[in-house]
Amino acid sequence: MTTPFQDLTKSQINKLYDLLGVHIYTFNDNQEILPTIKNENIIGIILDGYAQILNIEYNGNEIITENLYKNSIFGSNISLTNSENYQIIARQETTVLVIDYDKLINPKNLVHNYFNIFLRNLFDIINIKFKEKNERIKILEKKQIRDKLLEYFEMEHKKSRLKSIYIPFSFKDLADYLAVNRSAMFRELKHLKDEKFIEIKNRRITLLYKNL
Amino acid sequence: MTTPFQDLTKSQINKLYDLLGVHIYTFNDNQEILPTIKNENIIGIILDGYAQILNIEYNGNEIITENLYKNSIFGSNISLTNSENYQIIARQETTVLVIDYDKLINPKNLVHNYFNIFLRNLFDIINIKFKEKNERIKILEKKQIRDKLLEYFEMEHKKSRLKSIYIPFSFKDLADYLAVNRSAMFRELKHLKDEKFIEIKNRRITLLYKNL
DNA sequence: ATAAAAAAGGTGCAAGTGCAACTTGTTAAT
DNA sequence: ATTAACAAGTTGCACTTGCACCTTTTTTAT
Repeated sequence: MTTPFQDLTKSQINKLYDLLGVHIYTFNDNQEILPTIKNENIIGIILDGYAQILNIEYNGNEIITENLYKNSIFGSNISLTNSENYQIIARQETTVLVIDYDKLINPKNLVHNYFNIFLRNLFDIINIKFKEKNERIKILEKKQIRDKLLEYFEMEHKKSRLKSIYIPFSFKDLADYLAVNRSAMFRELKHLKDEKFIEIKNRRITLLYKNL
Repeated sequence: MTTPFQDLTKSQINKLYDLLGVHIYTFNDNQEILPTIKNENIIGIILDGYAQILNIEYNGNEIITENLYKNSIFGSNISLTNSENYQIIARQETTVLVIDYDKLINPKNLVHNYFNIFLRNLFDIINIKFKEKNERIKILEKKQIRDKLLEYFEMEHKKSRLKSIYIPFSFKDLADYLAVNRSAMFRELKHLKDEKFIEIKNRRITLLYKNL
């Protein structure tokens, strides 16, 4: 798992900070990170702490778009779109490093080895995020809750090669991830259970149709 | 709009080809590109032509995941997930450049300026793709067809600042993009029309609730 | 230890959607 | 010019889902 400053020495990181003119901010629990930082085109890196990207709908509803842990990157070109109302909120005391995106793609900076290492790290991190987004899309494209669940199970199964999968968050969060109503999802899980497709024990789901 | 070889001279591109040990393949119309190229971890760039990424479902259904035009990039870490059955099919005579992903993130290559320019270009391209994926997710997260449509309109409106938006593909493709049933989408468009929210003329939709 | 809050689990019902099966209109092919 | 193929547009119906509103269980805070 690549991290932003992997393969860089302390002194290289300092040089990088100078080159990119980075800013480091610290936020308290529940404090707003963005759009406090007003820059249009930035990349942020969570140096420490935990934050969330929230989408604010026209009716005031807030949707958790992404969880930002240590070493996560975010920004106007990465996790956000031009056209949305969003908020990034610290969920602990959180330290954030902010970089101007234009400096990141500035050819002049490409002469510095430490810059290039950093760029390569970010490239790799974004690729991983990209993969995650594609997985989610593949699930959301399914029209029925049953198909979304089965697609999710299938993906997790292919990752672990186990016929038993562990849900790393609450069922409420799973419903949000699948973008379905929570109780409708429960109903469908019950159906799958009744039809002997799956077994559920707490957050562990065993796929009975897999024989490994 | 960044392209993969932007800011590189012909001779630099040749050096890059040598460094990365690239392979160039040409495919005929309707010929399979991937998984013909068997490598696990590659990045492909469409040098010329047009291709599509198709997802193959367990029931044999094929979903168009992405359109690949000239200068599009794709690959196991970019447009595809580990866990899916996919096919990439040329829709014209198509020339593809294939790079080993491991070479792309190999620190040794970072000493070459032309390599770094290339990496920066790819970084920028992926960021743009990432944004597109996030937009799509934001739409797919909406539970109702009406909300998906309105979200789509809103996004297109914010991009163009016009109260009239032009759908750049067929209504059938729009339904696929929103991941809803085509006729159910038509029904909802009719409702929006009847309620004087929108006007539809061919592929042009005018948002009557916007006053600009 | 107790209270409060959150998550899990469930159900009836109305509304929304997918699907099939049309018709009509448009585009492409011979 | 005529046919064939495809996109647009429509409708009835069955099924799924969201929603509101419960109860029970688990977790968290005091």
